[in-house]
Amino acid sequence: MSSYDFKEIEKKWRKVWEEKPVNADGAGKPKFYCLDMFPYPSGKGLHVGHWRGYVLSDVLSRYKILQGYHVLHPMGWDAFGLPAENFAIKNGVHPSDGVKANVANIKRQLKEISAVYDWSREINTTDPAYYKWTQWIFVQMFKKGLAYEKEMPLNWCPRCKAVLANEEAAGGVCERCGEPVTKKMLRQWMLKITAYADRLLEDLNTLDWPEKVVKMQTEWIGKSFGAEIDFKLDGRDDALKVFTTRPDTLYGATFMVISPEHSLARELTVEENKAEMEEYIRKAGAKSSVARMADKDKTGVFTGSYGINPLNGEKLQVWVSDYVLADYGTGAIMCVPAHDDRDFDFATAFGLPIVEVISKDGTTHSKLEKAYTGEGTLVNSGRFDGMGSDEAIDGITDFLAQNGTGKKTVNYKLRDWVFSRQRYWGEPIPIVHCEKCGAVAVPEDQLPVELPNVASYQPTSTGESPLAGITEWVNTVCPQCGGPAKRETNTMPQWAGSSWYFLRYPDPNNDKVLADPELLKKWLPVDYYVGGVEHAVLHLLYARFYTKFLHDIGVVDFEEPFTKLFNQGMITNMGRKMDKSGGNGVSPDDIVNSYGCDTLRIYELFIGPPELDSEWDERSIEGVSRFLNKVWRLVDANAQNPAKVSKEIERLRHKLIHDVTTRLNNWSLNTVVSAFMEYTNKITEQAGKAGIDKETLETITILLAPFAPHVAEEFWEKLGHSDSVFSQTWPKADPEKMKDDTITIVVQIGGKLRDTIILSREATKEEAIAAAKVALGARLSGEIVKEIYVPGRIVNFVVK
RNA sequence: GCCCGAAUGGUGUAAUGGUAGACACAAAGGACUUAAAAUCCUUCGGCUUUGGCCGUACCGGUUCGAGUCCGGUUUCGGGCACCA
Repeated sequence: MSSYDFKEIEKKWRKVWEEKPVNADGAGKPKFYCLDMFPYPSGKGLHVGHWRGYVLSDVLSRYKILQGYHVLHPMGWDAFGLPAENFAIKNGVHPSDGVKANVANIKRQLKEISAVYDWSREINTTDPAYYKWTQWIFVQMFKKGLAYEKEMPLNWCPRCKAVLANEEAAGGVCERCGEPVTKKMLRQWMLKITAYADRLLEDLNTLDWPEKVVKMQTEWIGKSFGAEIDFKLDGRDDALKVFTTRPDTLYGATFMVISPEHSLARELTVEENKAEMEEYIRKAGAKSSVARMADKDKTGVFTGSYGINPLNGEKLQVWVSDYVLADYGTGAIMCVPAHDDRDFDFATAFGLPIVEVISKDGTTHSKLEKAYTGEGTLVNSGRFDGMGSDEAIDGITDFLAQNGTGKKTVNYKLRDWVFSRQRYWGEPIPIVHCEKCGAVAVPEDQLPVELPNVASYQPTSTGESPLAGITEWVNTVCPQCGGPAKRETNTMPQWAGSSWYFLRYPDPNNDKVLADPELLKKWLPVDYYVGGVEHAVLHLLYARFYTKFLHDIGVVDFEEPFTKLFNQGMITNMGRKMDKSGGNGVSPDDIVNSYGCDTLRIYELFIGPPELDSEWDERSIEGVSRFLNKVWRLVDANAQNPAKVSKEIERLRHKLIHDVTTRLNNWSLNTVVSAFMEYTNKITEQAGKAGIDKETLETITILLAPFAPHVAEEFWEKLGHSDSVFSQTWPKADPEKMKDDTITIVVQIGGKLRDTIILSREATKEEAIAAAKVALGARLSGEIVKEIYVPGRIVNFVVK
């Protein structure tokens, strides 16, 4: 036989599993919640790179089932948001129809993987019965004051015609399309994620997550300690407030800079500088974020006003420059050119004084070539001279506090979350605007606020939602006073539905509560979460925020949703990330058709370490296919008349169990496959001599089940069983039975390999050394300084 | 600029500080076959006087022994970046 009939077998077992799920009985078992990041049902379908994560989580799920766990392994659709809307616009269909078609296609593809997904728990974020609860959470946040409206300059993507959250505009380009982001003033709904900044930061310690992701979230939250200092404005009653992390450098402040968006920028500008200032502020506003960031050359305009250093009373020029960010700290800084690179550049460009106040070694320098940004000893700092930076930070801050001109403070890079989108395809924000009562939440018994059907759902270029055009939907009554009112026409961002979906799977059809508290208690938190690293600060930060909020209002009893996170590596093709639109996507459909699901599953593991990127190589699949066929022939030839167990095969069996189990536990899945190949090759060789026993065949079958579930079930049946292989228990290796009768010992001189000797397992150190000397004979000359013996491995002679 | 990965045969890669290249792919040769497919066997880092010598990006160090640990350098990939 050339090859087993994988099409027949895979079809057969899929049908059996559908009728009798292998994971149905959970009575008395510990739980294991294994979750994939649910996919966006894009029109492009899945490629083999998507398969990787799904195969990894399924191998783990099936392994846990065999270890006696009741496993929750669900799947659903994150279907609101821009891509679905853009797909619909491009193809001239309604977004809901586009989503329906894409879901059907991807679901078909996902079924090809034969994962143990419980499709009875399938969820879809665009289902009103689901987004009822997305809206409900928003209402709870609104009631707690965490959702608020604000007119503010927002990240605006001219191509998507959409407002973007800071997370979506990272690097100054649109997260979706790469277009440079500009600013636009609009009224927006905001979520006060900053209220949770400290908890989001601190609880990162409790998570078993990749270090990289923890670091990225830490940097995104960006907590820094420092001081807020008031610089009285010369000739005015008010003061300019600045934030600094280095109050120890206060004596070195030689000028000040405020951002072009600062509320005092115009006010402080003296008459003769006004024209130039207006022009500068206008230009800064028009510059895209990218341009503003990319251009490191310092520009600026002097206001003509002065601030007064609270420590030494010196008058400092106040400038306006776009290198100061409006929304970090106070939007104003004190400038210490001697000890800050940017201030140094600015001072150099405009000929402003540079005064050294921190010295590495206590000596002063007449001229600095560049800023010294490290800590050191204070100089030119009056009575603080000679203090170390740390001491001076406290000393100067305390002094300012006593004078009422400064205080210790903490700053975060994290901003509140811009939560509204002026697009059609999202959850309507459940708010009604009443002239008398203001913004009023839609009562919970009126949720969901369903997304109305609309003829034209294309984005408007004015920045208004297409929903604003449906007057019969917009006009409503105020739930509070009964007077005329208008519905909020903005919708929620794509992340809204995905920020809590993992809570819904345990109880996907509940229409009374978000999910039954008992079921939440049983399944959550998620034990193992598998997905791409691209969500490090978007979805994963939002989901943690939502979970903490729901904890605070008593919906869940835990603070962190995902105990363990695993980021699978990308699959690249021709060195680039696999992408259908990039022309290098490989469809799993074709591979499944020509090699079968089991082969592709194993190849996805064999391709490389799961956490690293791996290059797709179609030809290498052949090796996996040969391996499965070889095992097939072994089982097929011996299932009917197994032989009596041989010592050698028993030994190989235990080694196989040991290697597969330890490597699986280390998540070294590529080497699990190697171990399988290595030992089944050896076992097949032995079986060719004297046959193979039934227990070994059964062991191979159970071990293989998480990886190649169809052939494993088929083997199990061939071996005379009528139940599922997944009702079996994962085998245990017996260390005693793994041991060989003989050991091979490497003989070295000075650490270099000279010979190998074979000894009995019980050989002593003396016997090993003696045997090594015999083996070396005349090659061992000179005085032996040292004899090193590593039991069972090495004899090494150090000679002079 | 800062942070984090990575660098091993023609290719993907493997090696608790202990025989570098397991397991595969590709290639070459052979067996079986009328033939092909499938399968099986052999070779497969370099040099070589066939005894060995060299070899894990580069330079040094620790060690009886280093792909692995330490210090420095280079290249590639990723993330962050005017955050005061």
